[in-house]
Amino acid sequence: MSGRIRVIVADDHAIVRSGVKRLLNAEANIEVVAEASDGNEAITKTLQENPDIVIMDISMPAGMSGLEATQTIKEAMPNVNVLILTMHDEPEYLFRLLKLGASGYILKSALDSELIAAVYAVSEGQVYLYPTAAKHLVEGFLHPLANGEEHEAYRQLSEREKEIFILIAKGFSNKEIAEQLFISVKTVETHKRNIMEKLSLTKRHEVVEFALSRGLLQ
Amino acid sequence: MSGRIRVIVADDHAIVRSGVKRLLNAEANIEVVAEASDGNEAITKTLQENPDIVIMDISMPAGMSGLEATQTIKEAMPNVNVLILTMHDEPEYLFRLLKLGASGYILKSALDSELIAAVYAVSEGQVYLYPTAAKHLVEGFLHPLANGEEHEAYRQLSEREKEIFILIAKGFSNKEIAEQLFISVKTVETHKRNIMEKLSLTKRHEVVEFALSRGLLQ
DNA sequence: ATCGGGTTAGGCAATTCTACCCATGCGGTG
DNA sequence: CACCGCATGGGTAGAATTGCCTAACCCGAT
Repeated sequence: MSGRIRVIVADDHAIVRSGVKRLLNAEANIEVVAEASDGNEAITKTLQENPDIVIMDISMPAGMSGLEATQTIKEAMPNVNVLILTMHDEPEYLFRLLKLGASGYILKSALDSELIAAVYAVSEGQVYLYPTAAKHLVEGFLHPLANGEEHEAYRQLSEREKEIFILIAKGFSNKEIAEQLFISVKTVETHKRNIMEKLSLTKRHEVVEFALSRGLLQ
Repeated sequence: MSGRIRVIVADDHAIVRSGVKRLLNAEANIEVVAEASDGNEAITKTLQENPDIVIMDISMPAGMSGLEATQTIKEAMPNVNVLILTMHDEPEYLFRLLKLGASGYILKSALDSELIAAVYAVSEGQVYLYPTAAKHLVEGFLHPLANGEEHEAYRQLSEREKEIFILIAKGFSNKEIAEQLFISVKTVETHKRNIMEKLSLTKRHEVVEFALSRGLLQ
């Protein structure tokens, strides 16, 4: 082992950030070399510092999200390992992040020792997943059809369809959507039909559920 | 000043918990004497330790929420000061918690120094609010009608109405709700009308928004 | 015992949504 | 070019929702 593991912490919550920093700096072999409060900053700092690991929160309201930041970092610097530290126990996020090249996925409800274990594992090029994530992954492996279709279906929507999908889930009526988008109610109906078919949904409450489970509302 | 400020940290995220603990223990005059991962544990530990301050997260999924825990603690031990540390910048939470007797309200996105300042302020019986909270409070003071009515309105709903309200927000149709609750569609319509009137809502999307902003869905 | 709130339910007319069908124009691809 | 996906819109018929009114029953409080 050549020196300490150099880590960047990216999280929009300053207190979480400094808590993680303190925790990791208490480890002799780990050093937090920078912090970032949003996705853009995470990328900048990563390019500057060339760390071993970036610990990344998914939901960072200001600017770029953790998802996009992870993608950019892995494209620009594939040797930097990204460890996701989040509140969200959503299979959707998990799958997307693993595809983007994240090396670990751990919840904020994990123990200190688990976070440290995750950092060591990821720094060695291993993958660290918390138990529920591992379970999701196994299920995704066992039911590739269901997962592949269900979780990726949303991306098959066109931009306009996504826009209308969100408005439907938020409870706007066809008429209200038509007025907002300056199009005919008939057009909204057509889009709605196409959306429902693409996502294999039939009821409005399924739309809400779908959006809710993916954090698409707010 | 007689000795150090004794603090209990209640948060369902272990990493946040231990981060705050480390941060506060680094202060010579502050001592974290216990941790809790849900509302019930917060109450038990508070009764055991009789701390000066309980730092409380609002949303703790397992068991009792921070709201109920705050209420119980302030009823049983009014001399214990509760400092709310949360992600939610919602006036609704702020007002309710202040009414329940919380002494401070600070966001997880605050700086370490702000959290420490808050702990000192609250330990002296002062009130510490982050800037946005202070703004909400001033607005609430300036517009007592709007705030008092709007933010407390949900509690005026009967149990049955709350039940139906949630189902509406989740996107179920009147017919679906009627079938689920084994009542007539007409009854659902009546409840819906009463709910909308009580909450001063007219459109379905306002219902969704209302429920969403209060974390009533899931 | 009267009053009010909560839950239940119906009637009727107007509006909206759904479920089918269809068509046009545009841009990219085989 | 022919085809396909996308965004736009229309017609029609029937289902569902909304708005407004009424009303029964129960239960707890004044």
